[in-house]
Amino acid sequence: MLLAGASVSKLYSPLFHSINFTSINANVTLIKLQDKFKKRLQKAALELFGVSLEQLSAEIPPKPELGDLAFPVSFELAKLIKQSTGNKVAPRTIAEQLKEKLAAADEVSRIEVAGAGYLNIFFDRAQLLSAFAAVPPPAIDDASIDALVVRPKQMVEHTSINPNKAAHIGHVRNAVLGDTFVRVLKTAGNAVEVQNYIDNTGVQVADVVVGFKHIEPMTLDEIKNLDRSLPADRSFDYYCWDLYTKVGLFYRDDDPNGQPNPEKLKLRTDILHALEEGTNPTAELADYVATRNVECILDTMERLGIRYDLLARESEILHLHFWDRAFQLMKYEGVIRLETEGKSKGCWVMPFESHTGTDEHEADKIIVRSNGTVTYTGKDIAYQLWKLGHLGLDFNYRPFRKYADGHVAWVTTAEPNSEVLPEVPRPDFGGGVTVYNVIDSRQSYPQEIVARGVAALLPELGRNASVHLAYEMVALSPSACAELGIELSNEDRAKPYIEMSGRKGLGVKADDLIDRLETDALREVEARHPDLTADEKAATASEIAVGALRYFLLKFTRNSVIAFDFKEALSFEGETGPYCQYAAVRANSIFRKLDRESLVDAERLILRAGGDAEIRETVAQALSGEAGTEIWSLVMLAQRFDEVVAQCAASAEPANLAKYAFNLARAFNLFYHRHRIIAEEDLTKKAVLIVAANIARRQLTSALATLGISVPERM
RNA sequence: GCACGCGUAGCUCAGUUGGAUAGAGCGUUUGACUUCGAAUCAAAAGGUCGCAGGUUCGAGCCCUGCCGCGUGCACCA
Repeated sequence: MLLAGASVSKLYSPLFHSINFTSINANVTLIKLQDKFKKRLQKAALELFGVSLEQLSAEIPPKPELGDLAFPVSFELAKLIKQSTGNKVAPRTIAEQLKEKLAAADEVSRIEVAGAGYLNIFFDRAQLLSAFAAVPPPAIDDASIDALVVRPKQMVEHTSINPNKAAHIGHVRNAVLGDTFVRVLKTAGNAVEVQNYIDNTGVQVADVVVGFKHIEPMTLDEIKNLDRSLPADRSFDYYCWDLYTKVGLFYRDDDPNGQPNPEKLKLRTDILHALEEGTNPTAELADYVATRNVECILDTMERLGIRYDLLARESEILHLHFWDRAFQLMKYEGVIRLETEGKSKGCWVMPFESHTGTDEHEADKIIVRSNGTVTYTGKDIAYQLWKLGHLGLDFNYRPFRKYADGHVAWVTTAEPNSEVLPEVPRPDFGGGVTVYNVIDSRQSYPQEIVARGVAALLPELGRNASVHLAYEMVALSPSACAELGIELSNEDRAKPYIEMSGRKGLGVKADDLIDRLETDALREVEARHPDLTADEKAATASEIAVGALRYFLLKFTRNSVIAFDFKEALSFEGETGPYCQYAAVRANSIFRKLDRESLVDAERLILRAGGDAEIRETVAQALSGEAGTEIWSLVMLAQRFDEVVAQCAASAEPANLAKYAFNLARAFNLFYHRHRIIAEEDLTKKAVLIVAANIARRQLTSALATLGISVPERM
């Protein structure tokens, strides 16, 4: 439901897409135009000054009166000319010469030299509006595109929550960031595989098993009965959340500040060994607990429109001997070495020369312990090798969950031939050309080791095949702690924010927050639209809640710590998701009320402006002056969507897109206030307004869809 | 100690890879609903871009040194 193509194409009336009224290429985009001018400038620079420009930056002028596109190229050229000839030439003079040399393109009305030497380009507004109006909406259809070409696969791992408790907002930041990046990559035309790593045999699951076996204590059947008896709003993951906190206290003999009791810690170690071993009653119990938590977490994520292609489990990495293979490869390639003396005697280590060793901190990273067991980093290298398609082993797979639209999330299994969903063919998993791991920045160091280890094994792929998509944590603001009834120590009170802790049960659970958002949204919807049915109200409230939460988590750049505050997160006003949705809803309401004849007339008129000089002149008139410039700048901003997506994909920073969507919504709201579209009597101006509004809502809807935010019918 | 990140308006944050007069939201003050929907819009006030040097036509952005804050640096995962 959140894929851009489906919702956009329904909204946008495809009246004349098959007819070309325009004299210029209907597929014109701002990116293409920009490239065209870069090439011309490079050619001109070579002809005039004998200078070849490698990199040429274009920019959007600060004000629309200064043009639509600017090149500060003359400053750079002045320097280069001085270097090669020794002559000092004023940037303005250079700009004037370049201007003369640039043959005006069809899409351009004029070129000006401004300031100290900027080359400012003014587009032919009527011509381009006509071209933009003719551009069909991007039809993103995974199936049809996949059938046509085999594209290199981008791989994104995100969420990866330890399956021993409910998700909190820190986990949601990871999932929303990852999911949005996946949407960005897809919108940019990439094939993407989404993985969620399930550490079902780790310490955290072992801890909850300790709780079930030694605190409760319960058998597997009793746990199943308990699970069935739990209410929907206090489900199994919530129960485990509380139990996990109890286990932490249990280890310390119920004294939060006490030392762990070694005998009780041994219970954990024993269970951990049983889990790694597999095929025993404890492992079976743990599997139930982990699987149920995964199901609950997937339910939570689906409320936010987040889905997966594959759940890769640690149990299979162990049982299918991924590590053994990786170990062989690393020894063979000499990436690790066996230490024969010193502190790490008997361990296999990876040399890490950038860190100089001190007494306290070892320079080299231990991959295999002296007792022969592998560290987490070692297992991660094996998994990363598989992701890149270079391990030489594969998982077995079975379907885990079938979503309402038929999409299937698969899970790894040790059992061969487990595929029991013949109507859904299994995709080929793994073999990504680039692997993005969405993991918080506290794990930068181990992630660096994994990436280097893999790069050392696979020099042909290199360091850039593994990308750590790092982000800062979500912490609790002091006021959020107060609202949650958390008592703070004096030490914590002095801090600007408090780190969340699953172990201490310190955090805002994702479902609780979504519930609150939905309740607040529902109250507003009921006040504004009492005529809607209960189902419609609930669905709208849900869309608003998702918009608010996703936008809140995306508006911050990745390396900014979010000090979570209820007031900000629950806001529907200002720079928020609902603000953006509201702008799109208003835009849609115009087209709902607009009679079809007006729409058809408007599109026909604007499309004909491309070829008919007389019509073009009247359209140009409507787009001139202060009011016209304001309309035009809305169109220009809307048309930058592709460029923003491309930049977002390259920088792996979804916050750019969030800011863009907000700015576009803001520009539209301004436009909306300034112009009465339906009541406009000047038919040319009305046509311009209709087409501009249509372009703006089309692009805003696409931008929001890429953020995973849908546009309600009403709100 | 070492590595990485951060420091921009009262608060929370952007800043298009070095470009034109540093921008948003919240909060404060003031104004706008008989209208395609006010979850909106307009206006005002608010800045030594942590400090000091340097690089150049140009620095919030790059370099060096300080100051302050955060996070890592396990034979844990």
